[in-house]
Order: sequence, then structure tokens, then C-alpha cells
Amino acid sequence: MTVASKTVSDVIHSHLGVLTRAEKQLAESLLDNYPVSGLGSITTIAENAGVSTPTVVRMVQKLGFKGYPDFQAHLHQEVEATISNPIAKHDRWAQNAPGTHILNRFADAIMGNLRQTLTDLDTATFDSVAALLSDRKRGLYFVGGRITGALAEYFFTHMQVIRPATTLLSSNSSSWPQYVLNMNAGDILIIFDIRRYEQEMVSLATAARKRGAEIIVFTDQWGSPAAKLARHAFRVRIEAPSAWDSSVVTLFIVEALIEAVQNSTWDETKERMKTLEGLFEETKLFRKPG
Amino acid sequence: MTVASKTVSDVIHSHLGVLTRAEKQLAESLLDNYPVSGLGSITTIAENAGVSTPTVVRMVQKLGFKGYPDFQAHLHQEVEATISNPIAKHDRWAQNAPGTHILNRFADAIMGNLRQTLTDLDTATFDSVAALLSDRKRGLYFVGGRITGALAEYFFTHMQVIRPATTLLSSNSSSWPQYVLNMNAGDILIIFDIRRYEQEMVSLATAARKRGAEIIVFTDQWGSPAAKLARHAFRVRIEAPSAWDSSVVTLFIVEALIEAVQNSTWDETKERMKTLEGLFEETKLFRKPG
DNA sequence: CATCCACTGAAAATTTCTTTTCATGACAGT
DNA sequence: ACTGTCATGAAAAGAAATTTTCAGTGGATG
Repeated sequence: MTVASKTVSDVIHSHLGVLTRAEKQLAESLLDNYPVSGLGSITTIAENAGVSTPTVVRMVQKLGFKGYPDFQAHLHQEVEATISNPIAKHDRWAQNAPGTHILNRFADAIMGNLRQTLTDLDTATFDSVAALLSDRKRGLYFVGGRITGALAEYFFTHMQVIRPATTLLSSNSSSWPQYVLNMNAGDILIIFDIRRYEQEMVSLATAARKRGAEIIVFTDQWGSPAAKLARHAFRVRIEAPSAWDSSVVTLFIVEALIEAVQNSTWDETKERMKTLEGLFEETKLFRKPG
Repeated sequence: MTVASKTVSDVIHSHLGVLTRAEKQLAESLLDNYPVSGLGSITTIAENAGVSTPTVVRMVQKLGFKGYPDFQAHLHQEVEATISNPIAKHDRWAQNAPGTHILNRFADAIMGNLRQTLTDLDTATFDSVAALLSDRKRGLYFVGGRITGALAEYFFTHMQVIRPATTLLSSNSSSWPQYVLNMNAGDILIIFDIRRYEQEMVSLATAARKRGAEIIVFTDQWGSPAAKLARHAFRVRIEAPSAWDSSVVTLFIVEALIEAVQNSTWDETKERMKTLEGLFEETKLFRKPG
């Protein structure tokens, strides 16, 4: 074992910040359909990524490999580690025809997004976020944009049941300052900001940071500018065979977080849910007496 | 396409009889830890097998490949196919999310839900619903419950951009009668109602039916009572390793519907989106003059 | 507006890989 | 023992791949 724990994918991610435009483009190409996309010759992958071969050499050296052959050797090791599972051997896709119906095309895309997102996602990040959200001393604030507002609302609705001190920011940005005013140091602002990034999100994040709030961002693979201000950011794949982006995988992570938080504070949550149940009953009685 | 569907492994096996000593030795070496052992250069695999490079060339040509690069290209394809296999995919996740990490368990559950839902779902139903929603003469009304309200909102937000005459019902059921009052025959009421079915939904659906509205229901596999009144119902699998139900697959169908509708009325939609774009710009100017 | 600097790819230089050629040796049949 | 056939690998030739060099580009800075 030479490299042991760190995968090439990890190395690429940890260097994303110091990569140049052409190099980022190459990195994207490599991570897309990773690790198979890195199997060919340097010429092939340069062509696939639409960059020159010198760019490839420069990047892999920047990543810490001796040269392209060294880089590829590591990749081969990883492929080996992935494939050596006996069940996976020789087994191939059952249905050859992906089908052209929109449902099938969507299913393909979402599976890809999910896979890619999970490959990129660090479980430590996930666990840290879950821990932060579980801390009842911290207030939670949720905010989303025009499209992502529904996701923020979904997240909020669940967290509201699980724990106290949760707030959903109106999608109308003019009311945000009032919310910021109420934030205390250690509170958490959860931002949903995808593609068409909304400029106001950065202002909001900046203001919240000044108040000492921690920021968690759900964004796409290209990254909202607000992500730079965030303690943790989830970069989710959102591509769909559609004019619109897909929020399915984002919702997936939200749901997993809900469960993680709920699970870590189950005893308290159970009590809350029982009480809530009682309140619903009472409300019903109010409405429909008899 | 020289070898087409047969795997390289198959080809080697079927040729074992006509291979010479050195070639058999090479074949053994290749099949051992297949297909990873064939990933390197001809020099590497020759060394590993303890034979000369000409032997490698001669064998792969005997197997029917044009040369070593051709042979290796086929091998790469197979590696790719193997890695794209769902089980192998899962193992890749497992690398990043070891053991029974919640992300893994969720991913498993969601894939199962998606598969099951697509199996149960009739594409004809989907297409019918898409056609109904594309009909601009029909008004659309969206409504959801406490949890599913966010899904209704998400659906509504998109459809509002795509076509006119869309309405989101407040989650407060006391205001519903007013909406029903406005419904015309042929209008469509889209109801989200899962588990803990809300009694009011049935009343709403009944009232809407009386006004001549068509009803479409998103529910779970057990079926909302409102589904009985519906023209079409989507029964989605919602099971998750959580105290909560999963809305991921429901959102998946919603997104697929959005695309289907958008696609069937693209010309008109394009115009609407352009206009909307302009309106957003104007709003920005209002907000931040200068 | 000039200057600098980092990025990038074309092309040359270098290295490595792939294929072909050819000499050697083993072996079977005569 | 002779001869022809085949298998095999060393080495040369040819083809690609990899790396290096270098000049052009564009954006940042004073």
C-alpha cells in the first residue's frame, strides 16, 4: 500500500482550488464517469476534456504525481480495488436498452447524479453538518431562492418538528435584515443556492457571518459564490435531460440529514412529536367539534 | 466492432485450445485478476506473465483483435461496463461512506423506491397526465399537506413559468372553498397526499369533482382515499430508513412531468420565459436603482 | 496605455510502447 | 542424423505517447 487512503478523486478535489480554468475543465472531465475516464492515454483524455496534453501533464504534476504514467498507475490501482469484488465481476447491465421515454432518461440522469454526488461527498462533512444541526443551542435559519425555496421549506418543516429554534426566511429578500438582526453567534444559516445564483445570497451570508453565524450551503457542482463564506458546502449534481435543473439529489441529502439529526437526538424528538401529535388533535377538535 | 457482445474473457476461453505454451501462460496471467491485469502496457503484461511482447501481440491477433491497442480498448469498455453496474456502483459509495452510514442506507432505499415505482408506473398514465397538464385551456390547481406542501409549491413554481392559469392553494384548508368556487369544468386539481392522509383532501376532491374538475393525485403505495376520486393517481414508494417518509421519488416524477409538459409546448414556453426574464430584470432595477 | 505575469496550446524533443523481423532451439517425422 | 515446422524472444524498426520548450494570448496592475 503506497497511497492507501487517499483516492485520486480525493486528491483532485483537494486541489480544485488551485487549478486553472483549463485544468478545472480537465478535472471535471475526469471526475465525470470516474475513474473510467482516466483509463486511456494522455492524448485521449486531453481530447475528451478539450484541453491540450501539456495541460494534462501540468495538472497531474500539480496534484503531486511524478507524471502521467504515475497518475495512471494510481488510477489503475483504484479500478482494481473497485472491481476486485467477486460479485461485480463479469456481471454487466441487465437491460441494454435504456429506453427513450422521458421517465427512463430521467431515471438514468438521476442515478448518475446520485452516484456522482455521493462519490464527491465527504461523509465527514455530512456528519459535521448533522452534528451542527443537532446542537439545540444553535438557532437554525433556512433560506432558498425562487426555485429552491420549496427545498428550504421542506427542510424547515421537518426540522421544526424535530427541534426548537428553527426559522424559515421569507423568500422576499427585503425582510432578511430583520432575521439577521436576531441571529446570535453560533446560529446556523442554511442556504439553498443553485445555478442562476442570487446575488442577495452573498449579502445575506456576509451579514450573517458578521453576526457570528455559521453557514451551510447547498449548491451545484459549480458552486454558489456564497459557498466561499460557508463552513460547509454540499455540491450536488443537478443535471437533468431538461431545461430545468434537478433537485432530486439535493432533496436526498436533505432527507438523509433530517434522519441523521433526528437519530442523534431521538429521545428529545420523540417527546416533541408526541406533544405535537396532541396539538394536532386539539386543533382538529377546535375545527370540527362533535 | 470486431468482437461485439462477447467479453474478452469469453474470447480467451474459447481460444484456449489453440494457444501455445507461452500464450497459455499469458492467458492465465490475464484471466487471473481479470480484467484489471490487462490495464497496463504491453510491456507490463508481458513481464507479469513472464513472456515476451511479441507473444502478446501474436496472441491478441490470434484472438481476433487487430493489435494490442484494439485488445485494450475492448478491455476498457468492459471495465467501464463493470463499474457502471449497480452493485459495483454501490461499492464505490461504500468506499466513501463505510459500513452502514446513513447515506448508504438512504441511497439503497431510494434506488429501491425508484425502481419499484417505475416498475409499477404505467407510462401511458404518465403521458396522459403530461397531456392534461399541457392543455392550456385547463386551469391548474396545486395543493399539498403539511409535509407535501413543499412539493406542491415546487411543482407550481415551475408550471407557473411554463404556462398560464396555475394556482397554488394555501396549505390552510379553510381558504379552499374560495378556490373551488373559481374552478371550471375541465380544470385540474393536483393533490399531494401521502401517509397520514388528511381528511380534508377528500372533501376538497369531492367538491372539485362536483365543479367538473379532473383530479390527479400523488400518493404512496397504500393510496390516499382521495385517489379514488382521481382521474389519474401516482402511487410512489416512499419508504426510507427513517422515521420520515421519503419524497425523493415523488419529486422525481414531478420533475419528469415538468419536462414533459415543457417539451410539448416548447415554443410558447420559450416566449414566456423570455418575458419573465425581462420582468426579473425590471424588478431588479426597481429594487436597486443605479 | 504600457507592462507584467500566468495560462495555454503548438510544435519539437524525448521517451516509451508496439510491431515486425529474424535467429535460435525444440521437436516430430523421415 | 537430417529436415521442415513451429514456438519463442532479442533486437530493430516504426508508431505513439509523454514531456519539454516556447511563443502567443489575455487579464491584472500600475
